[in-house]
Amino acid sequence: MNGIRDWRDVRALIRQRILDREIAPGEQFPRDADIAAELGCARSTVHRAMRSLADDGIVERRRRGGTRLRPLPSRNATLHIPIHRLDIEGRGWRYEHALLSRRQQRSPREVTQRLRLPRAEPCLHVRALHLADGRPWLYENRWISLVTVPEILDVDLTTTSANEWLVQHRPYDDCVLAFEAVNADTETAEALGIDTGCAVLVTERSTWIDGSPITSVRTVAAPGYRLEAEVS
Amino acid sequence: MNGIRDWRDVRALIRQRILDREIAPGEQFPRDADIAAELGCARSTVHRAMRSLADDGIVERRRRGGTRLRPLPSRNATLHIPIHRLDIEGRGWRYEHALLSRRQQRSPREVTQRLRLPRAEPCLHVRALHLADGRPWLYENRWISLVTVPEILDVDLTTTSANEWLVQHRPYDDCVLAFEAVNADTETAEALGIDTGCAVLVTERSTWIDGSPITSVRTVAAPGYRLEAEVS
DNA sequence: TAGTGGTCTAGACCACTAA
DNA sequence: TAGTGGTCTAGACCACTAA
Repeated sequence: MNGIRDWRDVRALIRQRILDREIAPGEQFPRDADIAAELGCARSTVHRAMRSLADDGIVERRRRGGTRLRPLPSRNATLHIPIHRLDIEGRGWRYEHALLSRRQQRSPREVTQRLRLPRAEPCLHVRALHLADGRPWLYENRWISLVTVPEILDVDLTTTSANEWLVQHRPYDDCVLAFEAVNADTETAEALGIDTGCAVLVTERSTWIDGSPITSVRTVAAPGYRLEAEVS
Repeated sequence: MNGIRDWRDVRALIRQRILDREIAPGEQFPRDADIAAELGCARSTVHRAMRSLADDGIVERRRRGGTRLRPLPSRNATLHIPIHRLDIEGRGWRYEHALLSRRQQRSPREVTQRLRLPRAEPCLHVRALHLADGRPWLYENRWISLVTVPEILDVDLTTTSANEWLVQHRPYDDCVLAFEAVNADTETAEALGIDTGCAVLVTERSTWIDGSPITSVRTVAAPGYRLEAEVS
């Protein structure tokens, strides 16, 4: 017996062959069918293992072209995007949410662009703070489209965070997500209780449903925040 | 006919039912077998669609417990980790690499910890710069374990970047990856040709093979760098 | 302990694309 | 155009775990 019980075993075996340099970068693997015959399992089991390796960015598969080890592996990592409340509570801290401002306003140029709109649209502009054990954790600057989500005007944002309300009532089918490092401006520094110019991690997220914009939000994490990713 | 040709069609249909709020957050879906019967396809096709939704963090599946819509969707995003040279060339710029320093040195406390070592280990300490069209793009501060990778001493790091050599010659099976925003210190600012205190995005990555440390690297991107992620 | 989802198998047909 | 991988199907058995 070769001890293969599972597609995971097949994947582990192929990974081992890669680590042992039996396959050079850029080189082809045998056909799935041949590997299956060699290991004495079904082709679909090998296929399952190879697809997993392809998802991780380790091999490249092409119909007729076969499977090859990626010459320069550009591996993929997974980010788990948390709900801030659950993230904070998960670390054992008390979560609080504070509404700083709430105002109807047409989208400024930058937000109009982020939401891929041809022109400015009526929005609800919300600024809020998420706190962990009373300390500012995340400053949120959010624009919500009143064309797509007019009901947001009836929500009491002092008790429910806009984020959680949207997540539960407004599913999206398209999302753009980006991170960058920025020096805190006066407004942000004041909100987070830090010095102006302090380096902070900014997250920008915009979401759509059926092509209609839901919200564009820019969050600024308090200094020291680390974003961790998981690599296959 | 219901127009189902593919597991992707099944996934699209289930997604649509979620968007249409036919299933409330936290609520159960019918059993795979029942959905399959309803759609007139095999159970394995529904399984394939549901697994994809589970991978994206949209539904939760449990044996005997069935499939439910996640109450508070913590969705997953994918980061494609590039080779810096390919990233820069992909943007249409000329890539250059400059070795700033190269020195045998025992790992300092911080690196020892990052590499999960019980005590300091002999390392090769390398500082290098990746340039795009002659402009500093990424400053790299790397420690390579000489216990695991003694061959690195024979590599000419002025012509090959340590990153590319390692990627091609030293596969890893474990990787830790994190990002944070930091104010550039004098050394970093000088290397990147920016002002001290400027906010920069720092990436920390450490890799292992069979539990032995390969390398721990801290890269600092030039200001303006955006990290983009893909959401299902 | 009973009822889910997880996986495997063998065979079939198809879509894509290297040659 | 011929040879890969992609997908589907029906049936089987199993692992896990809610009840």
